[in-house]
Amino acid sequence: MPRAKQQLTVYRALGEADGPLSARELWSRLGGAGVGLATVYRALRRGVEDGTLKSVEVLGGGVRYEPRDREHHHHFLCSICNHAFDLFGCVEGLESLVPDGFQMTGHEVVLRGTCDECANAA
Amino acid sequence: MPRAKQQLTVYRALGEADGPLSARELWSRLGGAGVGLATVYRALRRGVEDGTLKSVEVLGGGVRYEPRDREHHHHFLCSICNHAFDLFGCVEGLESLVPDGFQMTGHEVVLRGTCDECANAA
DNA sequence: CGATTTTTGAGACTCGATTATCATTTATCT
DNA sequence: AGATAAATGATAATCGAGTCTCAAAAATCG
Repeated sequence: MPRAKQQLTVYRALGEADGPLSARELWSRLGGAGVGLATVYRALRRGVEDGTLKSVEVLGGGVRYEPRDREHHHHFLCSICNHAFDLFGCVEGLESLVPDGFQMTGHEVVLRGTCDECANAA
Repeated sequence: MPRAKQQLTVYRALGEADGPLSARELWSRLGGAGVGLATVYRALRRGVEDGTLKSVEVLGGGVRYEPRDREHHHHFLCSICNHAFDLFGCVEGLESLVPDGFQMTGHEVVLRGTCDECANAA
């Protein structure tokens, strides 16, 4: 079984992030480490395949990735820095929205607004 | 002031839809009417510019459009036919999810699952 | 009806995201 | 160390969404 040094770097970076990251975001965070964009994409793809990672879509910004072993949570998308932050907790009453005959298997909640930093910088 | 026959066709189709439509979906619905894809995009762009239409992003499936004058609502995304349906009503308790220092300006809720038709067809 | 302006549709083109290629480097195994 | 297999990075290729171009069609005006 071969090892993958750079891939671990990618996993670690995702694990330390405060929210899901896009391939590009991840890449720029690792910029200093001299990791190629192709490697980032490869690591992400494999991570999803082997179940360590999960791809999520937060409105506007394409696909982002996060470790699969996070508890159920949602995201906050800052309209200024465009970063997605993990939130804790969930909401009630979603079932009542489901139309008759429809079967709900999951849900997503995304809050929009300004994050801590951007709010202060403004 | 010039008229735009095809553009009205586009607006009408969106108004009659049971949920937001992507440019492509709209185009195929108008397929029989012999409307060009370019025209669909043009109509959508103008609609958004003049405020009649609104673009929304429902997870997975890119940008979709709906009439702006709809009341606040959310969407149900069928994982089989991949169509987005309008829902009625909203949820409570979103504010409690917002982290300290963050300012929420809006929110989106998307339910996933199987729609009426797809559930029966299965 | 003619002249003028806008709209339309088909296809070329652009742009960003993701994947494929391939020579080189890095591990693994013995 | 030497042979072999996997991983890496730079870049080319691909793919889809959306825009632009331009000649033909349709509406507007006199």
